[in-house]
Amino acid sequence: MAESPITARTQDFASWYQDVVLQGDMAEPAEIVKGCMVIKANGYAVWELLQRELDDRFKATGHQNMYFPLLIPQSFMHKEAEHVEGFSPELAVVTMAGGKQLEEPYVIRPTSETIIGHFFAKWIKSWRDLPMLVNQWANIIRWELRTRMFLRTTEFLWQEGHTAHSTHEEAAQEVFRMLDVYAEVAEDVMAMPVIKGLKTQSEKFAGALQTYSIEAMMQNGFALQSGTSHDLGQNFGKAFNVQFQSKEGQLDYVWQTSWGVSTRLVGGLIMSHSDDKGLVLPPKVAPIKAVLVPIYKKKTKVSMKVDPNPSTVGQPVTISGTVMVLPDEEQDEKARVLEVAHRIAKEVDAKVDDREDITPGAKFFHWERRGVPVVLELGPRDLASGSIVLKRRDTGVKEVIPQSEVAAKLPAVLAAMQQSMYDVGKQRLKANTVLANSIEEVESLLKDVTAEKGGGKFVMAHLKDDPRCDARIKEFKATIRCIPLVDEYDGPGKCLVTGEPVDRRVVIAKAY
RNA sequence: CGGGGAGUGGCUCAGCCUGGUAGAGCACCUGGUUCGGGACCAGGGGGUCGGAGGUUCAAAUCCUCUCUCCCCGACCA
Repeated sequence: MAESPITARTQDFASWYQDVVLQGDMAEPAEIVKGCMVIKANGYAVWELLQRELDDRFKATGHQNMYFPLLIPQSFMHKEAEHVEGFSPELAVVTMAGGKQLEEPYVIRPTSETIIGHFFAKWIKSWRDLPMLVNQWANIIRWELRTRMFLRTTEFLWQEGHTAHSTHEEAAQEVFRMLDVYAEVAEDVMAMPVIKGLKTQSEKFAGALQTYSIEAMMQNGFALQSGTSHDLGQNFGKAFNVQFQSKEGQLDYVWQTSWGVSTRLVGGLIMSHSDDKGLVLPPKVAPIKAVLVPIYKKKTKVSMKVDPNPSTVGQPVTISGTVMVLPDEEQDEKARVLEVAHRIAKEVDAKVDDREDITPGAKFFHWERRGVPVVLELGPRDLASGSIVLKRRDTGVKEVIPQSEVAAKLPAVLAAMQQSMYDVGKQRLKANTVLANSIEEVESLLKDVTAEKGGGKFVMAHLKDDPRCDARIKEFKATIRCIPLVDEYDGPGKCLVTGEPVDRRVVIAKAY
């Protein structure tokens, strides 16, 4: 038995995550480019599936895709006071191009509110131009000091929606509508339960009135902000002079929103579901739903290549000048296994792993590490009995079923797996959410929690949306993740820091 | 930006202390035997030891400088 290439979660969660990403062929550090990664085929395929799920929903809610420049005039970043303050430390700036110092440097977009504000100002004149519902799929750069593959890299891929509306009410509706889209994709597609909530004023997006987020819980109890939706108010409208004339003929600034999810979702997916054997993907975002591993003796490799004609089996033939007798039974076995394998694979849309240079055992490990939801095994014994072996990635349970039932069974297994993975996540979230009724209690629940050791909790406590509260929680290296939109607990209480009345408990956790 | 670790065939690393013919395992190529959970045997190819400078008859090894990556903290999707 070869040693597992994957560190156990209990041993070191951070190493486990790295190992899963690498062994699952999801991504690898770019090594020559600081803080960046190469998203490999398996990882990118997952991202593409997520993109499609999201994009379909954006389109269904009336948005159109556009693309804006990567480079933004530096002065644009300065037009909104909070925005520049929030993003300045993370900016990469282009100061030279064409062999010359630029008159005005460009920043590489860390987000596109400013440049889109500029174009909105140009395009929007009348209430008839509203709402303007735009999305862009893009890469962005934020110069982070600390990077982790998918969870935080210097360059990452994302989607940013930008909308302009004639009223605040309508903009607010948009903010919630897209937050709901994110929650739906997280829960229904990624099988990753989330909590929808409002960010505190300290934690909100730089330049927004309000920021809402979906927060997921990773297997080590850390929170992962997995999507954000911002009510920008008229801040950028004013900064970029995006004005429209209302039906009544009056000039007013537009009300804007922006919302985004990134390749971080892939990291969340990995940290939510994977195990010590490697990646586990929920069927809906698995690039390959099922792989069929045929098992047979391949003694007849040469004869098959040279002469697949069944009439020569058992008869002497000449290969490269040598007279050989092809062993008929074995050739039959391989040919029959492959024939049935391909027939079934076609029926159920599975990939046949017919590589001849590695053994079946190696194939099982290969696909297991890459998170394929179902592996089917078909060997001589199955041929004899008309059966096939079906193994589920999440539970590891093997089942022998009649070949005639696999076409009906596989979709059911995939659906069950999707649901069960969500349930497991929901259960974990519940089990690791605890109430705290004093600041000391919050501290004791969180102080020893680290990303490597795990044991993180979502601590529910009464706190006010006040910088003093955020600061107090930061002393424990945790943050107020959000003020949940839905109060599942005991309603109003007294803020543990300020003593002032608040209407519900907030989520406190350590986070990525 | 602080703390730690690491740069040696494609990968993981040994060798360095005590300078003297660059090694192992995995991967790769050839041939054969295997094949229901990481196969085995035999043969073979592949490295200016991160870079620059220095010490020395001689440097992967000693000295100086430098670059990069990874991990951990503070900043953040």
